[in-house]
Amino acid sequence: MTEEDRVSAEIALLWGLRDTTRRGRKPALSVPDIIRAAVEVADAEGLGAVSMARVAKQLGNSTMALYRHVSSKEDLLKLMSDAALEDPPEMPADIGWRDGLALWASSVLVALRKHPWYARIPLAGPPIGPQNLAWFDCALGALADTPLEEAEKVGVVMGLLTFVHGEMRLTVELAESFRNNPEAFGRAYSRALRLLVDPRKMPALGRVVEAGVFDFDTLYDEREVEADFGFGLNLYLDGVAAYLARRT
Amino acid sequence: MTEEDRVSAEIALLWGLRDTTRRGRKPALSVPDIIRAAVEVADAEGLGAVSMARVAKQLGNSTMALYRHVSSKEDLLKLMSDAALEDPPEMPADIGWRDGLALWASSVLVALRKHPWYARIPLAGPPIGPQNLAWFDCALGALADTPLEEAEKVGVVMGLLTFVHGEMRLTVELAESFRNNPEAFGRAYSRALRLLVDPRKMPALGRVVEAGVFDFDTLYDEREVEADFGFGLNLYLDGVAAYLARRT
DNA sequence: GCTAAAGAGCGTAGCTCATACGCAGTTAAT
DNA sequence: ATTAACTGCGTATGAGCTACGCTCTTTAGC
Repeated sequence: MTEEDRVSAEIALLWGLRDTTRRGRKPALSVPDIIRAAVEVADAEGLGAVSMARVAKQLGNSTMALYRHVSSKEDLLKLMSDAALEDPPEMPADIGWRDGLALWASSVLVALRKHPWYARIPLAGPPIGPQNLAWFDCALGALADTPLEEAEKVGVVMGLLTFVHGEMRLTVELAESFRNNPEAFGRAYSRALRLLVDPRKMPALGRVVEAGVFDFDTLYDEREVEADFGFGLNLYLDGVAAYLARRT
Repeated sequence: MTEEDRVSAEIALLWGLRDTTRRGRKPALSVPDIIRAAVEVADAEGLGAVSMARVAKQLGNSTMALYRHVSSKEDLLKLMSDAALEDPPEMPADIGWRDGLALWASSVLVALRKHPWYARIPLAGPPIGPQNLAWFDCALGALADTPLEEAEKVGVVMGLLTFVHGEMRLTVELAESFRNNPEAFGRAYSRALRLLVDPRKMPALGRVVEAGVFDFDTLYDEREVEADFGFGLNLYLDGVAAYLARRT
């Protein structure tokens, strides 16, 4: 607990480093309880359902009681965001950088499937929460056996992180809009494109439409989305491989 | 206007295809006016300041008048989202796929600098607005001279889009949190990491911290962020190059 | 033991927001 | 002239965040 003075209150909260004096009423609520309740609500009813009142109800407490432990809703979201990541995957000892990074990326998406609201919580700064750092370490670990400088490893992981964040956004938001409005992904989509895309103004897109690339009963297919992700991810990893080859 | 029946009301709104009867009071407000006002507010005061009341005030009208033209705030956000993209870059005729895609990606970020709130508006489906399609066409056009199938071009562009969306998220959200709380990006960050990262539990991250990778006065630097983006982007484009080479 | 400081739970109330509903005024088709 | 269609907007409802302050509990310090 001596460490608490040395880091900001926010970080102390993330790491559970509150220095507890013995005075005062025994707390009936704890920060981990609150986080757990908020995560339950978000999992069951979506991030939109997470209100201070709803989380308090989940705990059987009053709304305002939460504010003794969390300074604002924004603060609670930060805590949820770190908790949502759960634990990074175990890396097999001899997996190699490429399979390691691929495993890492797909593990992020697996974690996301349990807590899709993770992708909607705004980033609040560089990674500092315990789970965030554990995942960061895990990705860096995959590059441990490469001859890259430490800063280069960070660069490679940041690029992967960027890619994965983009994938999270597309996955989560398209999945949600598919649930709300599946017609937008069906035949009506390619029909609309054929009507709206003027091949003189948008020749390249016109050719794609004409070639029937969008002529499916639904463009949104869990498997399809994952395959597309794998395609893009492999292109990135090919790039990393080329960089490594150039570097040695 | 005959096309209006063939596409959904939402799409008609995006493309300005409302069929106007001549009856009734002359509208004092138009959808483009409303979008323009909303964009002004978002540019000046952030997306958080965009409320129906605030946009109406910008136009000198009452709040509820807006609802004659847009069906909900969500609807207005969709319209803003398409408008924010403005026009895609002019592609020099002989630019080549690689420089073309790089130009495209950096143009997205230039557009984003004018309207950073773009990255916060949830995706509402596959691209269908006029500006969205124009940008889509532009990226596909960069691949026109490659021997790829149309579907493969879409895959490459989707991968790039994923990467760029990730970059948008990181750029915008980190920039915002830097404004709110610059200390989180300064020396305090590496100090916190040195305290919190146990090298036994997180060996790879421990080495990175130890190597001083985070020892800068500020980790958030416009130039630095852009350089990192360029690094990741180049890795992806190297991957595309390898794919093309394999393919021919 | 007594006292008071520190801490915890929570009721009230104020503020901002989205938006349903309905009225009143306006214009053009008939 | 009549009326259907359409616009602007005032009112009101309900949800949400959270400042403030009261009350009760626990224990440190004497």
